[in-house]
Amino acid sequence: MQQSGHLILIIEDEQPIRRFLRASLTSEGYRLNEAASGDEGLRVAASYPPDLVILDLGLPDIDGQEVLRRLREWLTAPIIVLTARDQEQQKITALDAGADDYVTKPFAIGELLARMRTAIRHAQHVASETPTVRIGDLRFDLTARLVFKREEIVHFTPLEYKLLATMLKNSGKVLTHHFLLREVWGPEDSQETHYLRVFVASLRRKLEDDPARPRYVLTEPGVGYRFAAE
Amino acid sequence: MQQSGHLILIIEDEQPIRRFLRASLTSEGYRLNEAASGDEGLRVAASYPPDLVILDLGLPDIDGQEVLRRLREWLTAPIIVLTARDQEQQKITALDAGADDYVTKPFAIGELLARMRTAIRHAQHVASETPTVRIGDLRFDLTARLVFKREEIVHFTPLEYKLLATMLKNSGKVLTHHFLLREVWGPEDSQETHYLRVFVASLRRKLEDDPARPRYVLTEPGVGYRFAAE
DNA sequence: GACAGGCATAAAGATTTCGTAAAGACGGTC
DNA sequence: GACCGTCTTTACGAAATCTTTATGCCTGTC
Repeated sequence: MQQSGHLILIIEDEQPIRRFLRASLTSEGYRLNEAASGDEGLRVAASYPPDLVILDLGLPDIDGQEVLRRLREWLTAPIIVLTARDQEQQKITALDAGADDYVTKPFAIGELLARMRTAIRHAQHVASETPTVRIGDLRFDLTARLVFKREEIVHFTPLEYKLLATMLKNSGKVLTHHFLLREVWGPEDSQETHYLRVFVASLRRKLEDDPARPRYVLTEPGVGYRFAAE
Repeated sequence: MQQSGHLILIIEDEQPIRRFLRASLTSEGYRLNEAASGDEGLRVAASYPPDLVILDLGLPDIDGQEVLRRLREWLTAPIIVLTARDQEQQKITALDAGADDYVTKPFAIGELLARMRTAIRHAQHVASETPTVRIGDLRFDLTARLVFKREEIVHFTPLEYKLLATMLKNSGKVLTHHFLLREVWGPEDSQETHYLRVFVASLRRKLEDDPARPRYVLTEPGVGYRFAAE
């Protein structure tokens, strides 16, 4: 009655449950879309992107888990799955595949509504900011471990990324060869400065416009390297 | 009730514990963010960088240790991990991976609060500890090994910097040739006073407005040099 | 005013460090 | 077992730094 009119997609094959949810959610002020099968759910989600999905894992056509995976390929809205009480393993797999929360059938409508509110609130928060660090024309998404240059994704090997992350975490400071080697390669190889030289070279090849005249990965001759502060 | 309103992130899958922590911490005046899974924790941490993280190592989705590692790739705030009593090895691994402290479940809230206070106090201490020294229009950032003149970065070679740092550490005092040579070049070359002349010249060229009429690096004829006190 | 000693500065070797490409070794995958 | 991506190792030209040498300046003394 008071709600913001968020669009909820219900993917549920049992008609009684759908009817029950329809009554409860519309009276809370949500807008609704309903799908009676996984296939239909995917189509509807694509046509009318929902703010939240309620997905029953026990669907007749394709596996509920499969629907979940296919949704998560592009949908960032929260997904709450409904599971039968005796399907413990299912909900773990579902959370793994990107579900945000679960409710066990039979459920109290109050609990479901509460979880919906939390999920939507969270989604809005998380969506409001892309948690990224920007330096020049570079953008770092720390949680996803992605690096963009002029909004184009740049690929790094594990060690390259570790070195870059270490420099970024201490950006602005001069970092000695010894420190970087110890952080990235471990205490054993802290003398092998030639490792650094070849990896710094690859970082530059990928990050800099002119690797010979670096803007980000700067060398401090005789001491180490420094990542440009901003 | 008295607190500074530090933002705490709780990553904990068990709802009862979350509820318990929520009650205790908000009544202490902390602000809270909660995440019920590691994945969510990482997202929330990135969106709302916390002042402290409480991380349960026994999470359902990704391994708690993995969450810890991924957080530490970029987050500098203190992390306190919660471990089960019989998981001795876990907490050692966690501390190794960058956790700041641990609390064993079941825990007394008083102990947790005390450890939180310590961790936050320590973190602030370290953060505020940017030991920059200002002398005239110069600024020395010792941890970053950077020197600025009128907020413009000035580059020094290893020996130049070592000499400058030695003079700065003893600024105001008259330092003999012998002393400076021994500190910078070692006991072997403590007679080679011409080294000093050459390097003092480069320091002046980089630091002084008029190298012929130095303001910072002063000559004490027949004795040595002195770095201006302030 | 000539001279000596200490100092400042520039510039030419000598030495070390750095950047880069490319080859070899390694590990996982199909 | 061949392939791919990654890491390690090697080699060499380029760059930066350190050492050495040379020259000139300033000050004070005789």
